[in-house]
Amino acid sequence: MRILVVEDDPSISAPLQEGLMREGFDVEVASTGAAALAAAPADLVLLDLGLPDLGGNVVCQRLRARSSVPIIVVSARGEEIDRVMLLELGADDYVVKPFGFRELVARIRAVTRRMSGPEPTPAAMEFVVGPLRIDRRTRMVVFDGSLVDLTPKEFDLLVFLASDVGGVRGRDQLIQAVWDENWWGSTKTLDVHIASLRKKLRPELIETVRSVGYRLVDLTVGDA
Amino acid sequence: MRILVVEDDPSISAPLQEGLMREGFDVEVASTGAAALAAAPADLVLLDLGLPDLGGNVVCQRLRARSSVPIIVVSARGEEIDRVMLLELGADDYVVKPFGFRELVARIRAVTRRMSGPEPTPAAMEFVVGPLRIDRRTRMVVFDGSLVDLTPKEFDLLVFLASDVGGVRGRDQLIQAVWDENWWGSTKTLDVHIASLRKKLRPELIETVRSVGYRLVDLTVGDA
DNA sequence: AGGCACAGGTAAAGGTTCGGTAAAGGTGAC
DNA sequence: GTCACCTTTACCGAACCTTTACCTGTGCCT
Repeated sequence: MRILVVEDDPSISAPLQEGLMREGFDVEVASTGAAALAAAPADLVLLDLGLPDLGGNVVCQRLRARSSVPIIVVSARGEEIDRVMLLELGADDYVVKPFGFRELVARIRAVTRRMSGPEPTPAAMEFVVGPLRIDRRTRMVVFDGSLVDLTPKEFDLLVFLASDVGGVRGRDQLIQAVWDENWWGSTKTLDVHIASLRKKLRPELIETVRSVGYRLVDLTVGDA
Repeated sequence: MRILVVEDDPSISAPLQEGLMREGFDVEVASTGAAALAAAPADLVLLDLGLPDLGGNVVCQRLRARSSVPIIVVSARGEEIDRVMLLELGADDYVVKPFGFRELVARIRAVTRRMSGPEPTPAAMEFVVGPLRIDRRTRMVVFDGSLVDLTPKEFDLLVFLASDVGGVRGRDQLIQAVWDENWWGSTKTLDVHIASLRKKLRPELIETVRSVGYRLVDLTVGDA
């Protein structure tokens, strides 16, 4: 998820960038309207209306003219913005400076959710691998016909493994997928969680690929 | 437009049938509860609560359990009926014997209009999940046959949970759905409301999914 | 063969985080 | 003012995660 932050004041854009990155976004900063228009396409644009070169509203309209990226407009207190103006600009939402960071993140998520269509079931929600059924919607796992109670980490791990049955997922890959991106704990932790998964399901289900990672085995045929 | 008249007294059902047919309805008569439940599906049911075999209320609930036909309940003078009872039964309207024929027809038309017409929201106005019935129009909730008094926040929460039974709703998601989008209070508030919902309904109804959110459980089957 | 280093398995022991709950304070409606 | 509702706070217990320590198995080197 790439966010383009268009903001000329570094004292705002710098912490913003850092914070958003910590939230898991990929962030690029443009400090002028021209730079913004020249930047690589993003998944969402955060646009300050008060820019040094082009007016923010012009940038907004040009961006909108060539793509349908969600745009959140940032305005200084006092600059009035109403729903009509938002529409004219083609923006999707706005925040007023100074804004709380949590508010901003929530709006970003709200907008992107609104964009990506009606929520609940995109169908790739359920994996079935032999006697194993994983439902991402309900976060429930059934193995051999009985419900298995997994902790969050276990569940996430399993889902990631199940997303490529038979394929090997590297240890680093697993850690990146399940843990916070900048988590530097002992790599042992992974083993422990794999162990408890094996215990709760069946040891053979998760195969170790030495010095690489793990693989989820398809035990469809009852060859035990 | 087929109407099923459930009435054991022929001196009432006969003229009723004739009159309704003259009004352009297709009418079928059932004189017992069992017959009513066995009858072909209708577009509207006119149900006398005083039946020889099953109690009218049982018939009503069973009908409702398997379809969303509009139901108009007929009660003898003296049997008290109020809006709460209507809801508990799952009925849409009622008339008291002896009723004027013109009044009855008017109510039939009113109910069917309400059902099919461009009333506020098309479907999902009412959720039924096992012993739980949620009516968004009246904002009333019936659980196990009795009316439950919920505060606004509790109701909204429940509705959002009920909109995806079995699915997990994230804490953020719940907060966004129920609270104003720029409300940034302690996330604890959510727990408190969940707690009071659990207390008013049944603790098992709302399940915690640790570090993710909550889930509304379908306790249709009495599997203890 | 024996020794060694490395990768992973496993159990148990902290430590932390998360959610439950009661109670108190705040706020708006009537 | 009173009442219902919402929000916050504080504290608790349990679930969960992480680390530690020790062990096994494998492959490589001498």
